[in-house]
Amino acid sequence: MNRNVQPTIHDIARELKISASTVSRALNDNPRISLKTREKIKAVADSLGYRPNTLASNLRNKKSNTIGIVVPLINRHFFSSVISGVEDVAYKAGYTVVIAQSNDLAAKEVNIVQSMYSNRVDGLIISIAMQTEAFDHLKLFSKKHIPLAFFDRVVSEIETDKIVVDDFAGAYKVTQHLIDQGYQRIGHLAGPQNLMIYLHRKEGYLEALKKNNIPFDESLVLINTLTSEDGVTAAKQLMSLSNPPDAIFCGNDITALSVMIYLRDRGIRIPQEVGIVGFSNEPYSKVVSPSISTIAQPGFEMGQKAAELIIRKIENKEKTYQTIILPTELIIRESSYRGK
Amino acid sequence: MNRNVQPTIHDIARELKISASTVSRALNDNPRISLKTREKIKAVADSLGYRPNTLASNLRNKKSNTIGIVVPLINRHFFSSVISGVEDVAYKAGYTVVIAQSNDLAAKEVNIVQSMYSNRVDGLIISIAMQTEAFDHLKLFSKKHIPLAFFDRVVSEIETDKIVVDDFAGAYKVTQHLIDQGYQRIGHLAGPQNLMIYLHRKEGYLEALKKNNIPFDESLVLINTLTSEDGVTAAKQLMSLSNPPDAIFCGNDITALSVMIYLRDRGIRIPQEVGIVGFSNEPYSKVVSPSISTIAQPGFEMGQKAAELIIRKIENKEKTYQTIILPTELIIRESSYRGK
DNA sequence: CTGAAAGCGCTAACAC
DNA sequence: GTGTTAGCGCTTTCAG
Repeated sequence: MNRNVQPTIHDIARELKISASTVSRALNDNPRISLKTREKIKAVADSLGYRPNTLASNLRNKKSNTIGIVVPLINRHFFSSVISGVEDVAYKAGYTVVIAQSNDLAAKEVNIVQSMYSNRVDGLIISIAMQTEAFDHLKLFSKKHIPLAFFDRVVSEIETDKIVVDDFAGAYKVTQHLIDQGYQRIGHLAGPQNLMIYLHRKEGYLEALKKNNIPFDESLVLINTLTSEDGVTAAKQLMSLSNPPDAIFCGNDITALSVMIYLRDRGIRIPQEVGIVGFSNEPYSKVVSPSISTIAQPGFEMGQKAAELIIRKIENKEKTYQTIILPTELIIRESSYRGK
Repeated sequence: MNRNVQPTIHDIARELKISASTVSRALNDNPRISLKTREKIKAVADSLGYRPNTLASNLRNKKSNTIGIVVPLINRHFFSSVISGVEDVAYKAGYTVVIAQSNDLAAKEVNIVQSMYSNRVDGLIISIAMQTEAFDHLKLFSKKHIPLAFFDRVVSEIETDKIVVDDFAGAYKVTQHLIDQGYQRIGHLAGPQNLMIYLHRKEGYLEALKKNNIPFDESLVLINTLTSEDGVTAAKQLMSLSNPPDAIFCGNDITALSVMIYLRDRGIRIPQEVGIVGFSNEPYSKVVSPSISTIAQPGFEMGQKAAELIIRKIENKEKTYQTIILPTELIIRESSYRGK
């Protein structure tokens, strides 16, 4: 009844009265084994329902054929797109993808990364958690020369492959667009400034103001964690200023949406009275009313690039690190278009 | 320079002039080792930067501590929610989650599943691809007594754990709601009928019609693969009938959205002239205008339940299979509410 | 072209 | 409480 004992190469060998090494070679299509025996062996393997034990082969080869990917939240369009891109490339190259989410918790991230290390992933692709501020768990990988790639939320003090979008340019484009549309007092909801992406977005915003000779008003820039609730709180605060903004550049689409709904519910007309732009191009930004202008980030492509880079490193086809900056695209929709 | 040689228990043993088995035991907190030596060993392990090689331990223990999950598309809110739920429970129980997407391709699904088998996952959670019609790759798991759980798109001919929502009841609720709102000719966009979920949705729809003595008109039911494009094609076809429907129950939110946009662009008022309901409660259905009525499926909970069931099986705490039917919730929004 | 033997890193039965 | 030994299933050097 014990059908869950899985046949090994030895079972095949015994069946054919040959050695296990011959079986192993045959199964791996080693040309040193005659075609005839190869076929015979494969036939027996099939008939026994043999499936190679990757675990054993990995141990022996000191290679797991596995790539780890860690994201803050799987369940977010941008990140699941990246995962999808990684999976696409990795699968075609014969790698298994192990995913985990940090829930944006530094402690969980450390745990996950260590467990991936223990599982001997051949490479790790990661977008760090919001509050991660110590990087020993990641330095472990670079120290041991296990390929490591960052995407989106990168760590500047670790030298390795990085895939990011041009947040600075994206934010600049957003701000310039708002100015072109005639908005005068442009607010900004920024994310945690220890994360480069949010820092760069703020800098792009500031630079655009400067280039257009618009004085910077500190009270118009709010820094928070960019949740839906943060959006509402921020909107409240901004609109209660004695001199409220006439446009808000939100650090992501989540807050753009909650800000918009908050304003809409208070009878403030968008884009006539207040213009809104988000960041990330979440699927819903296109279909809400008014539709939200935003910056499109090529998530799937980022995942593909990250996987390509890391596989090249794993397979030793590449030594030098690179930072790939993918372009963003400003998508102008109703929430910021006044017809100019 | 060779810093990427990773220390093993033997290195620790040599350092302390003790045996590897003692080290192994100490690291696993075996009470047979005195607390003092345990601590000494752990200290040395730390100082050497030792990290256990899970691969080796897995091979030895014939257990990978890994759960595989296969979904049609990672990048879809419902599925990424389920993954998130699986990950949540699995992580807490000390399991690693390996994910893969079939892209709704039967061939890729077979590949993935076999590779997961080769990787000796301890259990597999899967929602099958749309066109999967042969199930040998899955029977392999049940034959070998490797825990297998289906969610959402289940295979009825394989007896194992299943987690589904009550599609029949959900569809019934939708249809009854439309009838209550005064709609008379209710159309239905159905998915492939080899998938139980779509079959049940259609049956729920038919049952509600019957209960309300509404004659079934075959021309109002269209079967396709429920993509965005399918929605448009179907809407075109339905509205060009000599006697077009005044409400459409769409098999998912994707088609509900594309149908709605198609009708809206043609000046057909929703919900006044035509009512629309979707299925799944994708995030955008709430924020689009008009907002789309739909059925909420508890994706995260399904993932949790699936993980719990499979872990109980893996750890032999449970022998019998069960089918868990989670309730759905009808969410009435603008697209089908005429104030009745 | 094929076989024998060693070993990847860890665990556990068995000894003392 | 600790050591010895064998072995998980596979690959690969070396020998012939």
